[in-house]
Amino acid sequence: MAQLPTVDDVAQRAGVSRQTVSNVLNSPEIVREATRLRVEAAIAELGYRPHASARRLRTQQSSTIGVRLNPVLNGISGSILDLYLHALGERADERGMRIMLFTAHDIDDEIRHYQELRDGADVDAIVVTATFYDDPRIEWLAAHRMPFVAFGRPWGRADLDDPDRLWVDVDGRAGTRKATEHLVKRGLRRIGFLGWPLGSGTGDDRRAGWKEAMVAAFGSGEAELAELSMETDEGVRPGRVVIEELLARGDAAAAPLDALVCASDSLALGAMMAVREAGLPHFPIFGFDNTPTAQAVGLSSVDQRLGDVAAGTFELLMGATGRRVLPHGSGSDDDPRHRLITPQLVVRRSSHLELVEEAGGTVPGNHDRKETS
Amino acid sequence: MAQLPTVDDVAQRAGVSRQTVSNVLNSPEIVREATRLRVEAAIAELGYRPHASARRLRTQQSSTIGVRLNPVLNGISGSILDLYLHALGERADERGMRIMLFTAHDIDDEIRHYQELRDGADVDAIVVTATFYDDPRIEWLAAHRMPFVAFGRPWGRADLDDPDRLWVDVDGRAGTRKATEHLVKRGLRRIGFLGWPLGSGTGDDRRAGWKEAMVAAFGSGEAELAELSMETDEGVRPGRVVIEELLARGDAAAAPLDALVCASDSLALGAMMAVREAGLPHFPIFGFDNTPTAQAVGLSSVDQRLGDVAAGTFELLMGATGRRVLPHGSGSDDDPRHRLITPQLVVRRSSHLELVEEAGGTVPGNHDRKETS
DNA sequence: ACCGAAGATTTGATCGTTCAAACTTTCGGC
DNA sequence: GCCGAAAGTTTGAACGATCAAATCTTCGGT
Repeated sequence: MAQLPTVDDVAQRAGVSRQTVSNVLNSPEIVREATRLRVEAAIAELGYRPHASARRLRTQQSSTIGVRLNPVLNGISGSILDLYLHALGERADERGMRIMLFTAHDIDDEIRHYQELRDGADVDAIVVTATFYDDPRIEWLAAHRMPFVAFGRPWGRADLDDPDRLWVDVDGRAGTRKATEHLVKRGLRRIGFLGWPLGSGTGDDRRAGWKEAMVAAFGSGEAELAELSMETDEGVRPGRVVIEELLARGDAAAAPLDALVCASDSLALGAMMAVREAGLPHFPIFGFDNTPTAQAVGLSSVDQRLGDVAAGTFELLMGATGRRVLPHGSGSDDDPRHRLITPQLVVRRSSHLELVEEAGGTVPGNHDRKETS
Repeated sequence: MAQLPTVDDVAQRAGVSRQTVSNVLNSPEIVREATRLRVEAAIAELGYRPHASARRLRTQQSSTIGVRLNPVLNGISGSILDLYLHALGERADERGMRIMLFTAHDIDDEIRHYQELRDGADVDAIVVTATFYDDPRIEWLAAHRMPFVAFGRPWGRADLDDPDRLWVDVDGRAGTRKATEHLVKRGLRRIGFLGWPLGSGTGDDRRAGWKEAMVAAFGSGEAELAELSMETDEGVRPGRVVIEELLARGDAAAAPLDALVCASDSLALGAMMAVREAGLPHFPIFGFDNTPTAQAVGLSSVDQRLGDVAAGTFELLMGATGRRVLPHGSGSDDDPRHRLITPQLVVRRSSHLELVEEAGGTVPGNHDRKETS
């Protein structure tokens, strides 16, 4: 394999010194135009590219951020990390950053990796995903003054505004509210909510959005809300079971539902299977996350706008346009330490009554519609 | 942020020289035991870790492999890359390697990234996924003598054994054959196959497995096979449409099916939805890929054993136990340049007749069963 | 024509590690 | 107790880039 050219090769070719070549690359504005052009020509001719490791050694910056690839926990929603990662990759590219992936078996193992990546100067910052109540990872990163951004609010903590904890998150409440309002606008009245047991920040937040919309639209009281609200564990099967049982109870005690908003696509998919097998193919259902599966089966959902989340992640880490990671604990007061992204409805056949007729017929391509905020 | 300790710090602490510390790390067997223990103690006390970039600069090895994170193309099967990535991460960890992720908009963009990663000495090797007929990426990598492994055979080329093209793949034919045999053993006779249009290497391979099993079991002739074989594009919707139309034709021309083997979980999911809505909840169906979605909805499938695929990837790249990437075109003759992994059946409710009764009732947890090869 | 300041370019040192060669110690054999 | 080989350790150089300071140019003002 032919040796790769170095700054010295370029310098010799262009008849200048090492440093001038370096300047052309890093601060072209201080180099005289004529010289710059000559150097750029030499760079092009030789196909020169700076040696990443050499640069990192000298500048003490890896220009790399670390992200853990979580094992796919629940069947469907796992893939949102995928989409986020992809968006992160694109933003990283724009800023001359790279993404280093690692896997861990549990939280302690994840922290061990942080330590390794930090001590080896492998990464400049960490992106933490799937945060939870009193997350020890956040504590560790803050304690070790390692730059990081969390995807997910520090739920249950009063430190939402702690300047040392940067976070990006999706406004789940706004998402379920929008979904509910959409159904209200379609003339539906008894709109149920299928979510997770109380206590998860994200789950409670999503339930709150539905509640808000119901109160605003119909002035629903606690009793009615309780009747319309269901809880179960995450997953397709649990969602399906809940709805099957609901339908089995028939017209007895429970008043019938007109539509359903769910806390996840998994639950929604379960519900969808239940209502379809019960012979109600047009029952309107909203999922949450806009996973590939939702798209595949034509399930209306709430899109998290992961592109915006990724952009927010880099803004927090590197400033609006910066090319280097800001040190931990910096950041001016006028720049908030977090980003809350408003999600977007994606209306598909599962809730879009007019389109339902097409469902069984010919395939009209992808009829997804995005509602503008 | 306190300065990280360096070899010199450790050396001073242990009363030895730089190089001895380096030796303790890289070739401990040449260091006297007493010295080694002293140095190891110093390392532990200071919490020293070698600076990754410095090491990479000196050794001219990045100890990093690059993988493109493909945009999630089709709804469901996209997530197999996820599982593969995760498995790669674990194997990488064992070998002291890291994984660098990048995104690209198309094949040319992907090659541009290869070039960048190569010229910047960012990665030692590339893992290419989702290979296709006459893949230009493979050509580029081979031409530039860049070490790489492809996940996917070089379909349609006569160079399956070209020593310069390393590949790992899953024996799809064996997978569909197993699935078909499983159904045969259950006493089913008219087992259909739902796959993609002819011409895709992977798709043809999977169809061949089904065909083999049918011929072996029943001596099926071309006419019968043609009758039982269906083709459509990848996706949930196409799969569903095909089966809906089949069911709509009713008892007319087409003889009924007893069971179905599909080329992907997406197709299988579509088929599953169609038969269920047609009131045939117990119709046996096999998917392929064992995606999280299949698991979530209880669809029997063929597991690609991505852990083994990942292990094979590293074996080809670095040898059985090596800690560095082998140069392009090396590798002894007795070590084959590829790995063909035999997949594994995962039998779930969708094909497991005895369990079907449970389907509508209480939730018995995850009853997946792996068949031993 | 000279001076000083600003602009442009070059030189020497350095980041933290490992390689290669030089040097020192250990140890078996006579 | 001496010698030579083997084992163990140290020293100087290098990997390829950038930083900091030094040097050389340009140019306006008097």
